[in-house]
Amino acid sequence: MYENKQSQSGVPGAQPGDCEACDRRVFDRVGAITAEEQTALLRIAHNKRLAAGQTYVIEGDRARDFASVTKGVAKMVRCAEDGRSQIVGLLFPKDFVGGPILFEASARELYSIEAVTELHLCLFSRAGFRKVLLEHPALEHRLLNQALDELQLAREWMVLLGRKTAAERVASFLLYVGEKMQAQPGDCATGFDLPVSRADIADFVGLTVETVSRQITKLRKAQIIVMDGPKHVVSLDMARLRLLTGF
Amino acid sequence: MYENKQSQSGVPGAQPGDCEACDRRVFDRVGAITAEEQTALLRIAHNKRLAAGQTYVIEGDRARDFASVTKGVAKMVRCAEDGRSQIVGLLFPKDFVGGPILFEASARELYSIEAVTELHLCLFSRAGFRKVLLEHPALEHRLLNQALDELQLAREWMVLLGRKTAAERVASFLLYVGEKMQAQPGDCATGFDLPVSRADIADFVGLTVETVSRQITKLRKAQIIVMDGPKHVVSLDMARLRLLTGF
DNA sequence: CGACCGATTGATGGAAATCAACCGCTGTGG
DNA sequence: CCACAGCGGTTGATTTCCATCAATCGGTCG
Repeated sequence: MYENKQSQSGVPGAQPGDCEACDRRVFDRVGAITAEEQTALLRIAHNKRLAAGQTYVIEGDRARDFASVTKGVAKMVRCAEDGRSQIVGLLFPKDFVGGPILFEASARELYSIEAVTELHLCLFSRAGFRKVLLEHPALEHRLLNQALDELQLAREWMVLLGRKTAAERVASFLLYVGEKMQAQPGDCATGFDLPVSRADIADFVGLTVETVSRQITKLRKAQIIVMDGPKHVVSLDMARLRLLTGF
Repeated sequence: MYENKQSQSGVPGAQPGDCEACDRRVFDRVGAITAEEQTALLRIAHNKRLAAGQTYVIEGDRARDFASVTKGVAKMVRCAEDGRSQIVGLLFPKDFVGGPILFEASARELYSIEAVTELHLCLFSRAGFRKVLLEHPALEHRLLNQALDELQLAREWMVLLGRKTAAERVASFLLYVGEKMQAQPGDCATGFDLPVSRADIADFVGLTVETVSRQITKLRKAQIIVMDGPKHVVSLDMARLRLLTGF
């Protein structure tokens, strides 16, 4: 559970073959980046792959590497002993992993991180990444911008979890994932696969599997979403969904 | 409601008399700062004061100055037309105001900000602050650290709002405020005043006034907190409260 | 084929919301 | 000076939305 030998291909040093596309993604997220900064980061990058369902870190563990998602989707979860659990964020390609503990010397992980689909990560040792940051202060500006984006999302989700009804929560979730999942944002989404299970949706929007299922059924019957199997969304009427998100 | 003439004393340029203590606070928050950075910031600082209950910005408005709280407590609120509202954060002295929109050109405020107690702010024009940031990149590092702290708090609150029971929410809130309100953190808090009303507590922890009131009564009867009037906490048994916070 | 897992649907229960009354305090004006 | 309106807080009665419990369905894999 803790460590996975199986599908891990992390080796010291960057692997140009693997990294060619990967790093470009990291840098996209970081922002337009100079060639100099790029090579500085490349020099300390490692790769890691996890199969769907595998755990990357467990809350309470000593903090691991700083990382960036290059492919797939991961979830950040806080679990209680009694079975309750809450997802505090989904991680998509280009997202950073481990931001909140980047600068703390002896930090512990605050949340478990699990691969939801097959997951590719680009790892940087925390010390190494901090060193590159010192030499390239412009990088920090881009980190700040991402942190501010995540803060904004977390606060929107506080509104959802604190005040929205079950119907509003599911509508909001579908809009959120719909926009993340498609290349070009349009008013009526093209088809896509839900990356997560009903249980994960429930843990993200603070409901139970059963209520999530019932709400999705309602949306299907109202023709606001069209689905082909429990995970594949054929189309999604964003305009009508937006009316249902509450506030 | 929108703009307040009354207790506002903002004038162009820094006011050394007023700022002496104020700026030190801002800089504490930002981190140990060089004399050079200090004067750079001082040069663009303004002051503003609001009485309890007054509104500083309204969600949807064109984004205002970047600011820092120097005295008092403010709340960030999202309101729905139907009366529902959710507080997404309390702002205490040394906290920054307007982080999420610092870098966006034509940004709109995402939340209303209202003074909960008498409130003193130290304002920086967004353009001016950005310019100082460019000249003093170390400042950005400190901004990043605060953003990461706020992100951590927001995610903890997602867990609270998504999964905790009413009792756990109120216990968590009291611990949070208790630690913010006292000078030196101890295991059994010294007395302090709750800065916010029951309605504000309810909007922060996603409950109603009535349930908040009932939970506080329960804690009083169990002797876990001792109160003298609805706002003044005489003592607060942090150890026992922590057992009630859930996770 | 049958076990298993995720998803759906139905029946029931419970925690918190809602509705309602009341208390104590403050400020105000007759 | 007191009456009373207004407001924040507390307490009680009732309702409701969602959780819980339970059964079934469909797909996948050994």
